[in-house]
Amino acid sequence: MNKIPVVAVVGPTASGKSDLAVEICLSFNGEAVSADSMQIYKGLDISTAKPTEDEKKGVPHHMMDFLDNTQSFSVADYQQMAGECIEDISSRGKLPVIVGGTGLYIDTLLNNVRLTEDSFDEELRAKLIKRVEYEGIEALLKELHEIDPEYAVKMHPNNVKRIVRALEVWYSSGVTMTEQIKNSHAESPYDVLYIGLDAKEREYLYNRINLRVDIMLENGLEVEARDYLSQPNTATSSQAIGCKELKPYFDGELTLTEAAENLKQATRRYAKRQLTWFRRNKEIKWLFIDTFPTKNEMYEKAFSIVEEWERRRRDA
RNA sequence: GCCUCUGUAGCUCAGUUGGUAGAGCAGAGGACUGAAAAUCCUCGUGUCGUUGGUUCGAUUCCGACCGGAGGCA
Repeated sequence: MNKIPVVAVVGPTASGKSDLAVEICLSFNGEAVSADSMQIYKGLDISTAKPTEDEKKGVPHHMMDFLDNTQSFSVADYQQMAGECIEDISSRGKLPVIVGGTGLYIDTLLNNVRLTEDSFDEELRAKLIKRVEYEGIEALLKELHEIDPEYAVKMHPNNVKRIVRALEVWYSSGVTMTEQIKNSHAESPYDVLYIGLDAKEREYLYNRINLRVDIMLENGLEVEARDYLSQPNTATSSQAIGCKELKPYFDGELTLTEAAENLKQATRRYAKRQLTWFRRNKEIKWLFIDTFPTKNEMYEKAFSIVEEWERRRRDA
């Protein structure tokens, strides 16, 4: 079976992924497929740092800016839709370039993780969360020990989300989490070149993050956040970094400066978690953005990596 | 100039009745299989301002000096 060639540009927030992806698309006849759990939503343009039309330079961007705030979304939806995107792009003779920082989405898509069907039940999940309130998490953890001891021993009692999810999987599909993970490994239909962006000095990345938050504020983040918070949004998008950090300022509990500091910190911590996620993928070819004198030299290096990869594919 | 208080981890501060010290925050590392920008776990050695003295032993007591805050002139 001929695998579909795919380039994936990964890394922490504010590392310059979007720009690099656009440049790769321009040089290698590609189209961008976003792998970002928040950029899929309409609105939130500033807080999620969506590339502007100018920045896209005419390159088509998929999986971005199409979902309403009130709608939930999950990895499974992403895997399904993005998979179709890749197929479509590839069938038109173009190179799919995945770009984003949501590690779970990227791994699930590109490793072709097989998720158990019908293991998702929002109502059941809500009930389980209620039970946590009344019975305490210990009761649910004990229950999980009886159902799936192998998974349960790995659960810390504070890990409510995962304990609830493991029970949800079992009661909705009859499959334990351990079995689900065991059954999830399938051959990937993609041949992936991973390019990762990071900074040699963490401080350098953090400075970029801080600066970007300041720029977001100048560009009207406040208005966007106020507008977003005034709408009903019970879904995934309410988790986005940006609006929730400014809320205490709108409520008069913090000054704008204090809220902005919190927003910067939340973003820095998020970047750190992203790095933890990506670091375990040993296939990633890392580029350190603070070791290149100019952006163009970094792009050139990335291009040479892509060329080398294409050459090896052709020879194989 | 004099008096009082103060100097301990990157920051804010505890503490040691003399046996070289610990919290919060910041930060770092890790996990992650249908909420993932979410969620969860782990991690605290630092010339105890400098320098003399007392002492078996001083970050702790005493003196001087240096820095900071306040008060009186």
